[in-house]
Amino acid sequence: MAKKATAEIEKNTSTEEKIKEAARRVFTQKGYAATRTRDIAEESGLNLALINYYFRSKEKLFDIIIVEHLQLFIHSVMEIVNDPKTTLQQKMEMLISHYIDMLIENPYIPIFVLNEINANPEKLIEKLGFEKMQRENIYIIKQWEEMAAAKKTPAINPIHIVVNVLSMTIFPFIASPLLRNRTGMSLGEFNKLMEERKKLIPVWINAMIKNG
Amino acid sequence: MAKKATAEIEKNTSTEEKIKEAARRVFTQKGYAATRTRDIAEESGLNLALINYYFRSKEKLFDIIIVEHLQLFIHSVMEIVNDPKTTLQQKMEMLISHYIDMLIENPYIPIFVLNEINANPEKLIEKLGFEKMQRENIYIIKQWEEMAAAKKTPAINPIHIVVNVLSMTIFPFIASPLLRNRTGMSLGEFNKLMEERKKLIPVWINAMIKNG
DNA sequence: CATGATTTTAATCATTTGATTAAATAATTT
DNA sequence: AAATTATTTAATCAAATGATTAAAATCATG
Repeated sequence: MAKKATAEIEKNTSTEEKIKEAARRVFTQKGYAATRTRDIAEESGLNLALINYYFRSKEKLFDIIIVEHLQLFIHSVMEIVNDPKTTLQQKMEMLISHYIDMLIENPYIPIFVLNEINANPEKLIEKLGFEKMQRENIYIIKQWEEMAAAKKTPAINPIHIVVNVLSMTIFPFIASPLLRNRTGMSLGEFNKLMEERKKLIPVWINAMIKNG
Repeated sequence: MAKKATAEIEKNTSTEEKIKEAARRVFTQKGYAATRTRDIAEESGLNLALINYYFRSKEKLFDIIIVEHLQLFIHSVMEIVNDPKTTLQQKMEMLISHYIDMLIENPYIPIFVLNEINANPEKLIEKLGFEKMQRENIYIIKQWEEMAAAKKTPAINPIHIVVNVLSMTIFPFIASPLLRNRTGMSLGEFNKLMEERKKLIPVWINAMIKNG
């Protein structure tokens, strides 16, 4: 099945990769259930049977796409979070900025992921390999605990802070179609607004911690 | 088609209503595309053909469900927003509290609505009857403009504030399955956390406005 | 370039799924 | 109670859809 004869010089131009790219687009935009294998064939401009030739089934293709795409992102987030050279404040700033960059590039990802998790919680969470994120291995948690020991952490339940950072960073992208429809904003204006938030969200979070 | 012969004493016990309730549960949990008419039949314990007998088609049933459910909610929100007797601050507090109450009751609604809007932006937005929310008719906008005239509004683009309120209120429910899985929180603990946020979010928003 | 392996295509299969139908049952009216 | 109307059921249809197959086309290798 799809053995590469010579060296894999063909990178993203191979049939296999074309299918994956088309699948990524269609799956993330329409969700697993609403996606027809024929949609993917059409989107890639390739023959329907090739999907099953290269990836056994719709579900197997889905698994590969979603896991590849997300683990890449998770990995890059973990790098930020586990960097011993940065402070908590810097980590938060980098994470928000990194998230927003990624979301401007891939605005469908959050609604897609959260929707699929919602439809089938156990399955996708397991596939995403979150188990790898062990508490012990996450530097940011050590930092937080050190601050807690030094009584420098705020009175709020830290889970609220994490939720607020993620909410304010991710939610606008989920609500983007509705928001843009209501305000008449263009995609460009929306993205500009999101760029603004890279600086604003950390300021807001700090204001919360001080003032809340 | 489903004419009630005598007075409509049968309220939510009628076959029609049973189907609607089952459909509401299945549609909101799995989304339109992933829902089979047979799922609704099974969930309601009724014969498959009854769905088409009472509601012509899966799509017609969906339209009725979603529009009914959401317009009810939108209407109650508009009541808060258009109350001339409350200040902006009070409106925000009431809105957040009202939203969280609704979301604890119907946690699937946001992911469902946003997902369906994402899959088919024009269609659902139109069905929701958002056109009714004319700028001129919304009292809260007048209040905001009065404050702006009196230079009492903050320097931040007000859209950021609206986005932040909605983000911090709604997003936790969207991310609930993931969040609960990661933290090991029970549903009860999660809901308690959300109750806390009724008071916290307004405080945070005020801190942002002052300090941001 | 001839042979064998790999990839692609068109046609088709089997199942699922939304919808329909005709007959059976229940309710209402006369 | 007979007749009429409304509701429910089981069976079935037609289209959609995931998957397969056999043959054709392409490519690699001796």
